[in-house]
Amino acid sequence: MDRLDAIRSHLYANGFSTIQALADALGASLATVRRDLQILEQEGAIDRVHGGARIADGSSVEVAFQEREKRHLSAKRAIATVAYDLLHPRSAIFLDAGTTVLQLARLIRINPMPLRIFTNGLTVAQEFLNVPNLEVVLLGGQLRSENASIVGPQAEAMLETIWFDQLFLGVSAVSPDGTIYSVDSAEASLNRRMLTRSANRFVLADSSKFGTMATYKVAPLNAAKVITDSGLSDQWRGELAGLGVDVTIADLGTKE
Amino acid sequence: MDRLDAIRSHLYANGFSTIQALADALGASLATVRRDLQILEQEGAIDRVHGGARIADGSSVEVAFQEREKRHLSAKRAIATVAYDLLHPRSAIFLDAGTTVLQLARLIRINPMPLRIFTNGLTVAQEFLNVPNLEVVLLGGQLRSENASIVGPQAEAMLETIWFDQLFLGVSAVSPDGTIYSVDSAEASLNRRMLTRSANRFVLADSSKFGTMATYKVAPLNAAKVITDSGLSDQWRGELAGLGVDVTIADLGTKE
DNA sequence: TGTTTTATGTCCAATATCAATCATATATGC
DNA sequence: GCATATATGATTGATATTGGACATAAAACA
Repeated sequence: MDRLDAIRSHLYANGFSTIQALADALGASLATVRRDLQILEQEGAIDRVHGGARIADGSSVEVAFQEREKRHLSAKRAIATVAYDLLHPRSAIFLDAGTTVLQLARLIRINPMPLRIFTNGLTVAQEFLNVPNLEVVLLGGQLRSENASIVGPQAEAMLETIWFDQLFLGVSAVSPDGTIYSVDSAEASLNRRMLTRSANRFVLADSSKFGTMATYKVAPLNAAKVITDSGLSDQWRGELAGLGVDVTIADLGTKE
Repeated sequence: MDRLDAIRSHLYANGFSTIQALADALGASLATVRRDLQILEQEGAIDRVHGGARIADGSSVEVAFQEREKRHLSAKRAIATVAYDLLHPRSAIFLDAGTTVLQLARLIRINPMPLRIFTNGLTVAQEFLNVPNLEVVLLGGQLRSENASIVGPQAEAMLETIWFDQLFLGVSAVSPDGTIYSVDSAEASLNRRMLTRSANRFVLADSSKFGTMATYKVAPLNAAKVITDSGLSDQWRGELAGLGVDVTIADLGTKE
């Protein structure tokens, strides 16, 4: 393994390292490490910062997913906060693999309560590592890279053996006629199955999702209660009321 | 959410951030961010470096696991390289959740070939996100925080429906009488099940594991072929020969 | 309301890092 | 084997970051 690979590997394993630490680990001088980092930076493999370097976004975890996670972040956090208040200790809940649901997972992590959590999201599961009083069960099946989720027939079969109190489902799009859509066929199928296995169903969707389309139909919106943010247009509020959908609006506040 | 939580959350989501970026994101001055980072550093939640801060080891992924990953790293890499050469394209393999096997996963990621990969390791699965020509299936079941693995009856049931060409098993310890031991009961049980579902079985164990004990018995060592490093003592080489175990020694070379 | 306490922002000297230059060691080509 | 090319390490002035001192604003308290 040449030195460039060693640096790549080191940064990949640690996420970040100081130049000094790299120099020590490789037995090379600071100047040499700096030069190597320049090369890796040009390749786009790493990002340099004063004093060190970090693995570039997309080398460790999926780019698009991380970007999506940041989009409408304050809305997602507001929605997650509302959802968090719906939880009660010792219940069994299912967390979908979406970015909004990930914010809810993060809230649970920071402010834990005893729960049995089921999920098909690797990122969600990862969030709960070493959090006390949680029993976490991950669905088994095919790994879908786009959002680090588990899908496929094995996951669906495993779902059939589980029943939970609350489902928190993130969605790709809500069509103008009030139907939930997904970008992936396997994911849509699994989502449909989730909706049949829960006593209480919540769709977490920031207001930007309303009126957009994706490829695969999941279910009509009134199959679940909806939690969204205050950016929702009056028109949509009226429409949802007409559809008989139970909507909770999370207040965005003024600043993040 | 107060500013400290916002910083924690920001760093948790991004792994690393410059002080300037934090100040911009929070609408606070550099001095304020610095002071907050001091507090978080004292809490042990973050590590500071020149120009920024990163989430502390253990806040994002498990501490002990990361430490274990670094121990005997060069031996693990050498072993992984030998194992990699055993792979053939389009075959179905199972990768255990151990740290040595993780190095093999990393090799596959860096130098990909078409494979169907089964695993019970979240870290292993994560490694394969967005790697082309891989079909990755994760076992479902309970999340075990210590090494981010999936265990339990659901995982064992799912194993029964799968058959693979090669199994690569990492081990906690190999007792003086040549028995594989594990630190966890559920993990030991799952490992035993793995051994019955594969045509070819390989135990990946660096030489430091030999002659140590753990709590739960997995299987006799001759249930699999062994790949270890050149640090193995002559005494052990003799003993393994006596047990009829097929051993491959990975050369450590001179330097990492 | 006035006082005290706490939190935040600005300024600046001390310190650390950076990138360019030069010297040296190693590898390559003839 | 010698000359050239390349890679690495040390040095140094320029630049960026740091933490403390001080000033100001906001909050808590009497």
